[in-house]
Amino acid sequence: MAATEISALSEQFTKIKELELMPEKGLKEEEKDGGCREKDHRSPSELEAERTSGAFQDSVLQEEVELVLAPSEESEKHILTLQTVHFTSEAVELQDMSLLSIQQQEGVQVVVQQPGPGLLWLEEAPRQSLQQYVAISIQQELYSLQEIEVLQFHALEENVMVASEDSKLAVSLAETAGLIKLEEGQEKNQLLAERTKEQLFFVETMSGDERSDEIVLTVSNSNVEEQEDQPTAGQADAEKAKSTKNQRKTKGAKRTFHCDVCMFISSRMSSFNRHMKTHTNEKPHLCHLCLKTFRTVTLLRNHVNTHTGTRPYKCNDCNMAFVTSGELVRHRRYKHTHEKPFKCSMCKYASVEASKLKRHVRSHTGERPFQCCQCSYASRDTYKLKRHMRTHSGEKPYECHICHTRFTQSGTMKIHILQKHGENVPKYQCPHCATIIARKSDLRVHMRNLHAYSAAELKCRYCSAVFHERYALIQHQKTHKNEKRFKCKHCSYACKQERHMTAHIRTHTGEKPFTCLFCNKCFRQKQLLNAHFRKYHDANFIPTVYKCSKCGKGFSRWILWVGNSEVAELGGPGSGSLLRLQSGCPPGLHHPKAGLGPEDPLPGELRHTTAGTGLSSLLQGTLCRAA
DNA sequence: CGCGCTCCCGCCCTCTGCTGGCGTCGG
DNA sequence: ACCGACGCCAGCAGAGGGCGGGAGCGCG
Repeated sequence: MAATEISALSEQFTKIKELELMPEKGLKEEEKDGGCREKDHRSPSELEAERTSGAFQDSVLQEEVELVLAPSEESEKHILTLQTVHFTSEAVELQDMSLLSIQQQEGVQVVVQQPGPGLLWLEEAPRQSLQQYVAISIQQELYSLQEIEVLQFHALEENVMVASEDSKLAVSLAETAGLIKLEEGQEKNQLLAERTKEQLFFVETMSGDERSDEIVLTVSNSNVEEQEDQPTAGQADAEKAKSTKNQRKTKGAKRTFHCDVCMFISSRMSSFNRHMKTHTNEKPHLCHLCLKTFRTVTLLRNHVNTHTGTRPYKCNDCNMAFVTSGELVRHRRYKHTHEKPFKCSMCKYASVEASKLKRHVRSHTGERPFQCCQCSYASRDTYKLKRHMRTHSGEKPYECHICHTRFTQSGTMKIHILQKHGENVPKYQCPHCATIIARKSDLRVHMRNLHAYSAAELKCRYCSAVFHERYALIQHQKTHKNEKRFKCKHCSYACKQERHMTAHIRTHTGEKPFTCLFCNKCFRQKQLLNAHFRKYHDANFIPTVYKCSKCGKGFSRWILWVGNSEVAELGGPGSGSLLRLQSGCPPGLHHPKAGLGPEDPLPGELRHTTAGTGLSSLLQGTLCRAA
């Protein structure tokens, strides 16, 4: 990234220009990228920074914002913005100097946390002298120098990504050291670190290596390089005084290899070289079965195993087998050891995999990163979004193998098969009443509707009783059901319905409120008036005649025995449409439990009774058995 | 170089629970 | 005939388990 871009900026200098809160998008990119790789963020125009104070400031012309120094994943949301600067002619004495200034906006604390130090790429101007400078200007009130550590200088060969071990030199800046001079004799490089009272220090290179035209400056407050032979910025003054001496020891120290593209650091050249290949698209190993290419032979072999079904890693506790050892380990954690290393800090949840914890945490944060493109729904994971999209497409991928009904979700189909086609279908008994419900969720609805406590008083519609549970109220009100609650004040008559009592009272009072408009005859009930009107005053009235299928005579009323359902249909003037024959019916006539005699009707038979008879006479009337 | 391990993303599954339409029943 | 209650049922979303597989790195 930076290497190629920066190299295109000849005669420019790079400046750490500003710190800002990292934009949300930038954060996501960082997260997506693992948060451990620096990105070439183009800074927005509003990032115009304050200029460095001091002598340099006036002599430098700012050019353009070039880089954002993304901090490590664990760091705060700050970005160091690099900006290329040009020196004016006034800065003659500073010619060929690369200027770095680190500033920060007011109120924003600079945090460049470990483990990942920031990397600054500096391109030097065409070298006109042997001395190269890097100046770092720090305003003390903004950024404590103890928090800044110049960790390493890499003098890189042009366009070579891999740093030469020999060109690397570690530098540590001691707090009180006014001038730190670091040497590495073999390379004829000399680094000079100076810190002024204005928190300004220089790192001067006196390189004789003409190939070195790039400098990587690593800035960090961390002690990433804290190795046994390297001093750190936080060490005491006495130790700082020895810093030069300690640095000299780096000649024989354990050396590390820093990737110039990302934050990768390795102590082994081989690992470093292998890592650098990850920054290329080189994938030389081809799968001859699917033509997919891979970076390493191991990856190819694992991939080919997925084609061949070769699973060398077998579980000792079950018959599962896997392509890689990692899959076996994970399987064992899930199925056998139940080891869950990833624990949620907000609840007791723990998971086998980090990704599961990450997904779980979204249930705490409410984050829904997966937005539906057709509605406002957003999901916490990809699968839910995919499942949701079926509501737009109408797709029903699950089909019942018995009745071929289709379903959107497998669980719905499973319940369907269980409830509709299954044997020994489980039922759920309500713990508070005799209700049995097929589904647990419906039982929950039942409980909520009928058995939940009601703060409001539930009053009986027939009496003064009060309840706080609907079920209790309903049960209580049923006790009023067969009760002849309406009692006549004049006789022993009692009935269930008020309108019946109203009509009965008229037998005592003689009241006949329904008068025929044609003959002034009065009736106690409206239906009697209606029957009178139809019979004597309606010319279009044709009385229905029901013929008995056995004797052939016509009758105005009939009854149909419909079988063992205890229901008979009653037709004719003044009759109801349905007559429910229950325990009150005369024995031996209709009620099936009483048994059928020779004169009893058969199911489905049409019988007649005398026209004009009431219900009781109908039930007691003579019936003809149909053929 | 290969092995072992970790990390990460993706996919699919199950279990769970809520919702609303529908049919039936009873008042 | 009407209406409210309620169980049945499919639709749908939340949460989590389990596995497939690519990628990268430490280390022998």
